Amino acid sequence: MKRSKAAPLSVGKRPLGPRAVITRDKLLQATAAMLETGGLLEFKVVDVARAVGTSPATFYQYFASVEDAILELSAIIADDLTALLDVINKPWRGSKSLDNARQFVDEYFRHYDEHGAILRVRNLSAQEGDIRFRKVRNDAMLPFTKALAAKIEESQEAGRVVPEINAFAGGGGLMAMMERLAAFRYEFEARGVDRASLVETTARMVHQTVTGRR
Amino acid sequence: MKRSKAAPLSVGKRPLGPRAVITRDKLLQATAAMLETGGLLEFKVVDVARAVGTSPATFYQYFASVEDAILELSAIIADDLTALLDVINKPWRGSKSLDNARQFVDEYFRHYDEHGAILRVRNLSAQEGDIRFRKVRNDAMLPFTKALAAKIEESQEAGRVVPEINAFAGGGGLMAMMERLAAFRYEFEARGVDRASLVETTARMVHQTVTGRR
DNA sequence: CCCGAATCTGACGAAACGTCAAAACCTGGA
DNA sequence: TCCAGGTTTTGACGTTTCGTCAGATTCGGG
Repeated sequence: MKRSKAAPLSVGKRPLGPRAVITRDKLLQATAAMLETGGLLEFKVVDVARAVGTSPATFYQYFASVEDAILELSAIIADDLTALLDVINKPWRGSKSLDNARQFVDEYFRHYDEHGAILRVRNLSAQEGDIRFRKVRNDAMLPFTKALAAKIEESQEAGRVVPEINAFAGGGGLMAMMERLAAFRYEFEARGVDRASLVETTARMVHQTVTGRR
Repeated sequence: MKRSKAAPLSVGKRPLGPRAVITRDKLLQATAAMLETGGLLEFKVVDVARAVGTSPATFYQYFASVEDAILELSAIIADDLTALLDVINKPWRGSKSLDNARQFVDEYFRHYDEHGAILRVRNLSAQEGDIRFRKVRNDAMLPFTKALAAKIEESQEAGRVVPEINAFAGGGGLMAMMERLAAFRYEFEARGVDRASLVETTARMVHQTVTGRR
């Protein structure tokens, strides 16, 4: 059981003044940094406050809970990915299609490198059933899943992919694979599979599933 | 910074007596149950103690920290999966190979359904860099990754899979995909993709990647 | 330089952590 | 049956973090 109400954002609904915006932003940044450094279980709002040179009370001034702050960070970083949708939506024809897949995977890996700590917490919370995190994750992932599914359907209509595959599940599976490989990239590197090789392999699996071609 | 030393398991190294073993086990069970119910962030050892009808001090008698308890749970549930290795190591020939893939995926999904809460924490901690969790995860996953990789290599030698694919990365990618799809199964069901359909699609993607055949 | 609004924080009660010495509990032998 | 010795549990405690609130501080416009 946890006390929790909406962050006041000052009294009533008054929008934040400039000073407040800066403080709030610093707190968000520090929260992200803190997550990168230590794990979720070691996370202390006292530390975040200290890092910003402010007091815990200030943190709670702007966020009702740690989760809320991370939720907001999750929403923010989602923007970092939207440009990538164009890559999928290009036509995947001929020899260009493999390049598309490569670019797609490569960009996604970069995204994860940059925001892994937040994405991990987002995904954990989503899996644990927190509806707000599920929504923010879906908002980020669904467009990709759908775009890939649409491509898969095209290939099915052209007879290159068997109809037993559910296009939506296929798209989701590819996203799943990428997300996970990005997350465990270091395990692979420890075993001699470097980034380029991982990207190439992943890209080919995506390409194969999407186009039905080798 | 966190105080943390090995759980005493009573004084010195004396093995636990029968009563202690039971208590310890109850605590582990309750920990697992607690993780299923609420999220990691809501986890309180007080609750676990209460559930077992004992006191927090007793918990710390047997586990140096919550992580330690979850780590042990992670190691325990790994056994639940070992039988599945046989399925991969069977020959994947002809029409049987798709059945193998189906069985493999189906079993893995079951495993996740049963132990999802623990696996989530294990994976988060592993990704956050905790070396003990990385090890326990690797011990569980690596045999599968390697077995799949070996199959992929066979297919490469037979010329059915392109050599640009790194077999190990391919195996890891497949494991990644399964793990993730299992984790987000409910998102798919909410969108009309039922379990059977998800299994079928996943199995076909595995099959395709492993054998190079449709 | 003063005032009111905006922002911040000291101080606090509640809750959880993690430790330890002592209490409670066995069990087997007299 | 009772006792001794080891085993297991826990009450009680100092510490840390949480989350709140009233009041202090800061700031910009007049």
